[in-house]
Amino acid sequence: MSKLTRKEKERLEARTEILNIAARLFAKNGFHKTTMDDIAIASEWSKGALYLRFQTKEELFFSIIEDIVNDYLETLNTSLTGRYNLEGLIKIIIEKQFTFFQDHIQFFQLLLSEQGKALQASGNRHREIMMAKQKEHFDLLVVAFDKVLSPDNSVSSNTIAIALTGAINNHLLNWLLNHKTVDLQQVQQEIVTLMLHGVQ
Amino acid sequence: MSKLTRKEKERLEARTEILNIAARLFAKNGFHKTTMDDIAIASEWSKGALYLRFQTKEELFFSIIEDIVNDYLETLNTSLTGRYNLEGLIKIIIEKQFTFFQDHIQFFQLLLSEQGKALQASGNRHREIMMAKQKEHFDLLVVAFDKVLSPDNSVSSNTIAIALTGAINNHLLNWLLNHKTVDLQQVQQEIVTLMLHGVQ
Amino acid sequence: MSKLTRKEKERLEARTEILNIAARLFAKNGFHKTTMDDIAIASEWSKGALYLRFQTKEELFFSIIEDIVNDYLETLNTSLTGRYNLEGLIKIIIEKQFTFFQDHIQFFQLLLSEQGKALQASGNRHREIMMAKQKEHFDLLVVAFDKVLSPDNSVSSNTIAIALTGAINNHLLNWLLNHKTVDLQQVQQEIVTLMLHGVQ
Amino acid sequence: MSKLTRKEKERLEARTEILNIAARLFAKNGFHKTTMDDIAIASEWSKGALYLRFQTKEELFFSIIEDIVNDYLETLNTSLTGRYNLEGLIKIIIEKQFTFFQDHIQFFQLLLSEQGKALQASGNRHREIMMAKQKEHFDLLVVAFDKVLSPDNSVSSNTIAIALTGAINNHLLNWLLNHKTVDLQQVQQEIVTLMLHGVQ
DNA sequence: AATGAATGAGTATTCATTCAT
DNA sequence: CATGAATGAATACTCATTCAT
Repeated sequence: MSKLTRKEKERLEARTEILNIAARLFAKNGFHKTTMDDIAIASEWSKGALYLRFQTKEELFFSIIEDIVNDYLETLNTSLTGRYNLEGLIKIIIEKQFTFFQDHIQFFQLLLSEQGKALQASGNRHREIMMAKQKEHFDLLVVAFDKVLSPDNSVSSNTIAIALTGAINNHLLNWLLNHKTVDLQQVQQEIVTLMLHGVQ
Repeated sequence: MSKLTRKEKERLEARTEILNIAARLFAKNGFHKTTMDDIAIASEWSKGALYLRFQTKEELFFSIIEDIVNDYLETLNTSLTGRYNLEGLIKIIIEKQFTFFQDHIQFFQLLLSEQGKALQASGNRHREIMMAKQKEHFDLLVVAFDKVLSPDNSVSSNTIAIALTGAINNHLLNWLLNHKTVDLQQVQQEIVTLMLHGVQ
Repeated sequence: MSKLTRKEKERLEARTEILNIAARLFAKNGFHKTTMDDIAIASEWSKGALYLRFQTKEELFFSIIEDIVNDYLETLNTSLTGRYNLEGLIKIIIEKQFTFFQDHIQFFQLLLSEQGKALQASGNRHREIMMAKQKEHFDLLVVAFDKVLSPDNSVSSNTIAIALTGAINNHLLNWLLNHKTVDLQQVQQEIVTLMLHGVQ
Repeated sequence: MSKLTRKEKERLEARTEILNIAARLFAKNGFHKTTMDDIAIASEWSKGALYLRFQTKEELFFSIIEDIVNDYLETLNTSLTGRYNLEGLIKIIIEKQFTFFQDHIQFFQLLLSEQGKALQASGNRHREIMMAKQKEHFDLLVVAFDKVLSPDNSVSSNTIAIALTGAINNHLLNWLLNHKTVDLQQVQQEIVTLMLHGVQ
């Protein structure tokens, strides 16, 4: 059923391979300290080959983020298709976000390092795309919460979605900064409790 | 009672002035696109004068963050000294964080743009300092929550502190990205409700 | 009578087509800003096909000039074969140069843009060729003038040839630079008068 | 009477020195084959120092041409101020152009190598400047010829000016291409005769 | 013959940092 | 202390040329 010729497959593989290697370098050293030469050497492609696939260094960078974000949104969307009660929904959201980012820690770091940039430089195509993705993300969550909450719930689905993802992200960031010495399983459970019943 | 001579005062004023102007530039254009020339011209000091006060551009940058974080921690510490019940505590934390960052949006942006960097390059003095400050921040909150929660509360003070600050930050980030079109007053109230009683 | 096979004809046509298209690009954008990719795309041949016909970009470039110069010399030679008196000779030279370059403005521009290069880099095959062509050009004119001037004319045929072509070229250049707003017919007549009788 | 401080003098000297050395390199190797590194090394200034004085390589290049053209126009203007009859005028123009370019052969080569560029890329500031200078040049000559010719002369001063400078330039170019083996003194005399009385 | 993906040497420009004045 | 001219390492990007298919 594959519609990809051998050449197209190879091209896609090369692209993916480059993005993976570049992602590792960007995550490790940051955008500016990672040079196109670094990426070329690490990926064992020539610089010319990189520019054949990505017009600029920035485009290469955002391609990484875009790919992984798309991947995440797809996974999340699939998960949220099932039927949940409130507790189940919160649990699945937390679990998805935790497992996904454990699997893609370097992308998480990239994402964080770019959130600041999103606030700068308007009129930027990349900024627009990232904001659209962000909106898509919240929309998925809002729709899901709307299904399990009464319309006159005292806290809006939107507020819940933003607060929940913020709480999760902060925990993950904290976990990373503390060299992963925290028990994530327990943290997950506590966040569920917190979101369901509040602090007490 | 002042222990500062006139000279020392002038020195401090110059330093503060430079940091304020540099902060504006960094927040607007990012770390790399802001040059020492830009800062020199905007501050009306020579580049030499900048290097007299800050060894490197990076140090200047982190001086900004450090100053403002210290300022925030001091304010927060003072506020948390009062006596609160649980609701009062949550309210005051949210309020402090909201008002502080509304007053210092540019620092908030700087902070975000640098959170990613903190994850990189270990062995970095700046990274260590920032992490220490982060810890200090959470400690303040944890101590405060410990005072108002029973020791066997189902959610630990630490988890609450991290979740709360994450939720707040995400709301503020969202507010910035949406060009400040959200009613922050209402958001504050909703977060309080959410933290106190959970989503429902 | 044609000695060209179909294949050879096709080969020649392709070559001519490429040279024409490349000439347009070179004239419009200059040697360096015109890339082999540009030429490949515009000519609808692959880059490989270009390199099959021309060893280097420079050779392609000089092939254009050489072709057109050969063409010009042939035309001029044919014209000068006829019998003229002095006035007729001057008129025909001016007319040929004018009409030829009106028909091939882009080549004229190329020629100019390369005259400087001819002064550089000795030991260059292209330079040698161009100088040989230049000499051939002057020789044609000198021979023609020698036929209509007495051997002890106060101005040598060589001097006349150089001065005349220089005067014509400068007028044409001026005409181009002034966006063709000058009446070339009248200029032609004035040059004839000038050459025949001097300024007054 | 000098209004230049020592610093200003040094700055001007450095600029002139750089332009002289760069001119030699550009004339020898052409615009593209001359790198900023070459100029930096030859001039014994750092690349940064070059960019302190000239915003781009192109600006450096045109500064050379502009300087020398200005110099020439000034010299010519001064010379044409005197009183001449027709023969004297033609002689002085030829002589000025000959001696000037013998003194500045490298600039002459530069000029030639750039005449082609002037035909390309409109909207270019440098192009505009060069065309203005060209016009200034012809205006000087036209005014001078108008003074010594009757208003109803059969050949216009403008045509004469263009033809004369073209003839001279072509002779100089020819002289350069023939490795200076021609007797310029005699050529000068012949051009005078040609312009005064025509070919015979 | 024809293709066009891959190569990698080559270069203009920037900017943090220094230091003579 | 203050200045800002000078430095030169660092880097994104281009494009003529090659060669496996």
